[in-house]
Amino acid sequence: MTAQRRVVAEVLDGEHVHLTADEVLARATDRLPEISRATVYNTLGELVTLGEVIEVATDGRAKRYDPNAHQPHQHLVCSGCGAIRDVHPGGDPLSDLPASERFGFTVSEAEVTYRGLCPECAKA
Amino acid sequence: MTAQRRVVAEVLDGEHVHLTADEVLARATDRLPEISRATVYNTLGELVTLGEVIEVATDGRAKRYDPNAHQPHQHLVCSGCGAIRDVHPGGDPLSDLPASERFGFTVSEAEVTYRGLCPECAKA
DNA sequence: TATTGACTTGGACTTAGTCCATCGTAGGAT
DNA sequence: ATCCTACGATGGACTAAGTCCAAGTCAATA
Repeated sequence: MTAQRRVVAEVLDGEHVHLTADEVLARATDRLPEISRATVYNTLGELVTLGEVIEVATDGRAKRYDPNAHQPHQHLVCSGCGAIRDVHPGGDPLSDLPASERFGFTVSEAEVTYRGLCPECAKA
Repeated sequence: MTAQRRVVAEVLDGEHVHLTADEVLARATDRLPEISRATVYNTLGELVTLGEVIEVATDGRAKRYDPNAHQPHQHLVCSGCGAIRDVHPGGDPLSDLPASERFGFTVSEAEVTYRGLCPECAKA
């Protein structure tokens, strides 16, 4: 555990954080100016491998890193401003996929993204 | 309707096609060698706006373009080789999100990606 | 002290996509 | 038939996001 890794982990601390790698780098640089981009990517990759952080690709742009990895949840994304909320729907989406629709795959995960407009963007 | 647009539309014809923009460009170039990258992106963008084609971001890499836009469906992706299948789960995922989890959003869409291993990759 | 090995660094590189000035062409006006 | 105009196409430059790599640093061990 080096200073760099600690800083990256600290930056990602919190309940409803969905930062891009560049945002993580910016916040990490505030605390440890000499940290490099490569180290941020390396550390994020390790955290993902360890299962401490989840990679979320909500928009086809930069990936976001979600430290809320131990509580299963899905994401609600505003199509207007890109705001992201964690949500906890009822029911397991995996059970909605019947065996006849699995084509022999070993299905292990269902990722759900709800899209819509947040209250601010719905007004405008 | 120009020759270029027709070629892009032809390339995307089919039921279970999930091509990246570069793949569309490559196939289009086979038929019309002087077509440019910008035209492919422009045309894909128009098809998406028209609702004829759906943009799918299954992997955080290149977006894929799915012409099966008129039949609601979800995607099953192999974590090993990236293969994509269209699937039609039972039940509407939107109805799994209770009002208490909507945070005032106007939710209009739910995008589900199932992940797992295809038969080939599960063997290896 | 010297060696080892893991981690970090900065910069070059790659991929995916966008932007823009210019060019070509089809269709309408004269 | 010729000229105009406007839209679409072109290619090249540019940006964003991410990866790769050779070299440097540092701490623990022999």
